[in-house]
Amino acid sequence: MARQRVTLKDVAEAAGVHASTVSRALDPRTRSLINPAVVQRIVEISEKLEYRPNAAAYSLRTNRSRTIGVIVPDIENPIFPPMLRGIESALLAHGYYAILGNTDSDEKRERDIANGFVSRGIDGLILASVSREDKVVDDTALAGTPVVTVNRRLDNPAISSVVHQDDNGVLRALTHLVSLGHRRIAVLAGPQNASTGAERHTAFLHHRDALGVVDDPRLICFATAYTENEGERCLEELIARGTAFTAVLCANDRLAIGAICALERRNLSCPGDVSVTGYNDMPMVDRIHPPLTTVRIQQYQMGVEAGKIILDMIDGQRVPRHIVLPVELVIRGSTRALTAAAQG
Amino acid sequence: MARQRVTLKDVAEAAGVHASTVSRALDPRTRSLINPAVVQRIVEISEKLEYRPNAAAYSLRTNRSRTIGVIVPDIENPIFPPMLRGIESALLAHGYYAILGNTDSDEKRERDIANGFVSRGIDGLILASVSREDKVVDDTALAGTPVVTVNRRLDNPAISSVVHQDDNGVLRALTHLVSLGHRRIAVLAGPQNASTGAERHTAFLHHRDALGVVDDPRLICFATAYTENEGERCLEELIARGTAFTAVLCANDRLAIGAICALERRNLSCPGDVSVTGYNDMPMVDRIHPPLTTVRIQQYQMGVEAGKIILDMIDGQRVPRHIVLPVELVIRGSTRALTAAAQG
DNA sequence: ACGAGTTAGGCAATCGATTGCACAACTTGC
DNA sequence: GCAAGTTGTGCAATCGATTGCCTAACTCGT
Repeated sequence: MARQRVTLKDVAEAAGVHASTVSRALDPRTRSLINPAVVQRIVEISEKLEYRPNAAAYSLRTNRSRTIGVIVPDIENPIFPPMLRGIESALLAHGYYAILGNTDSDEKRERDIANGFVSRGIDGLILASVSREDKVVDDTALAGTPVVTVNRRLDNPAISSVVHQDDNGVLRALTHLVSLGHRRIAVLAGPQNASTGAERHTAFLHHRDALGVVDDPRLICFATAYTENEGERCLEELIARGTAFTAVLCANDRLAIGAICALERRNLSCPGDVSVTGYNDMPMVDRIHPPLTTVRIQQYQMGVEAGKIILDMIDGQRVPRHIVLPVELVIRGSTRALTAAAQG
Repeated sequence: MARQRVTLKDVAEAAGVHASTVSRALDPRTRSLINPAVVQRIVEISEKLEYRPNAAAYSLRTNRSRTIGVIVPDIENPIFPPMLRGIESALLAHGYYAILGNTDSDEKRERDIANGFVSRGIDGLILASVSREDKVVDDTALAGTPVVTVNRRLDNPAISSVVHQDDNGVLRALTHLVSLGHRRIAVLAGPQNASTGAERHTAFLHHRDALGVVDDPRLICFATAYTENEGERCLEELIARGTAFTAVLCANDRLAIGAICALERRNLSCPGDVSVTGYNDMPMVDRIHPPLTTVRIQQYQMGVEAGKIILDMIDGQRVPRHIVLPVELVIRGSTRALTAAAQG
């Protein structure tokens, strides 16, 4: 069956030294304490024996697990896999690994998973898509575990975060629609308990007047979740309100996809009758029909930055850091210049 | 900073008993050894103190980490997230967690990651998308770690696997195309060093004649990877060969998406000029243009089964198990009955 | 009322790596 | 040629939970 694993002591005996000497020889930080010739011999023997340090013993003694917990609402949401790759690439270089948990946006599940992670001694926690207030995060951070939120941020500035320039993204999308002649622009706003939902909505209100966009509260509909279904529901509601609009600015791509579906069901064409913009530029939205005009965020880079922050915090850096990445507008087929016909 | 973590001994002192008693009281398997009244007191105190067992100590002593390694080529490939959710759901019920690694289909990276996982004492390894022969897997299994492959399988039957009825899936897709009048059907075969690629190709050869499909080797093109780019390249190659075809059977959805792109670039319409079928029914292919006709596999269930097998193996079950899940044909817009015009 | 059997719970070793301390063997300065 | 450093390595405690073994106390049957 499972052959005995090679331990420090095995290597020590083979090298004719004490286990502590092997430990020091193998650790770059303490290697200088040992005679270089001995170090070399130990390294060779440990390689020949295929010695692999026992992570549990290391972890028990040092109280470090070299493991980072990553909590997302749902890894099936396409914006998370690239982020995860980014996190992984930052961690792997330092010998850290990620364990993953999905919450389905359920606060109890979030708490359970976070507790499970803490119990197994994670060295840090990366949370995607928290709400603006999150007791679990605060508690974990208070308990001394480094925490960073990614994609969204907490209202509490003591918790590090990596987010994007939401204001600028909305400005760009809106400017684009206006330049195409749209003035009656509906908004599918995101959940306001998420920082992205709140900040994108605020940005819209902030830029609307300067750009000459019609100010009509009936053109704004709040989604309760970032899902295709909510996108459909909100668009139906907008239509039911009976206020005309020629474009819809959506707080994320999934809402936009739902909106386009709802339009189709009403036999309204996008972009023929209504232009639609998304947000995130998640994978595949360039291949849907019509290809989605959207604001591109840096999903991979977001993960990389989060990983770096966590590693720095583990390294003792306790000043919270907030990174804001730039965005970019990607113009595709779901937006079109307003024609006289559609204006009717 | 980080407050002292509560240990077994803390609970023991608070309860006025020995640590070993607490340990037994808290473990359902040994709980019966302890007086029920004492158990109850210990449970209450441990909850009040928010005692969380130290996973490293448990792991060091018992040689079990309650951690499963999951290795995928690339989590950004949309078929994996649902699978991961399936795995997670099977594991979480038993207190196990998953750590994730991406190989980018690089054998060296696969080896490094597997080694890293083994070093941190994973109790089992789930591998998606191995090649038909994989030394890393064999070595890990030999070393006594439970291993199961998912989505694909090894030629070596000693390694448990969870796959789908590839033969049946190809038969259904092919029957569908034939029923629409197609006879000159091109094939974008997958990499033959992957079991899926080999089995789907074999299935095509096997059913071709009985269904009256034209037998012409120039209609078969082998992709070297399951990517959109390879799909495009293969379709270009098929066209360059100058052999007419009215439909393309693709070994997976990504190849199909690439094929459709290449057709569009040639000003050929799908399904107007050429029908295309995919395989996997990965997320979003119902929303691309045209919506893809494809063979649906059970991505989530595949993960659940793999998780169950691993847990059983950890539990001592050492007989390899091979699960083959049924598939289903999903007919959408990318396939259409052959018209006289297109036959020219 | 006494010995056998049962029950409840304490003792202490153990898992494997790290690290403060001790100390032997050399250098070096004067 | 001897005190004062320096270097290189060993010793042993430690992290926290588990578990084989042991023993005290209690239950019974006769």
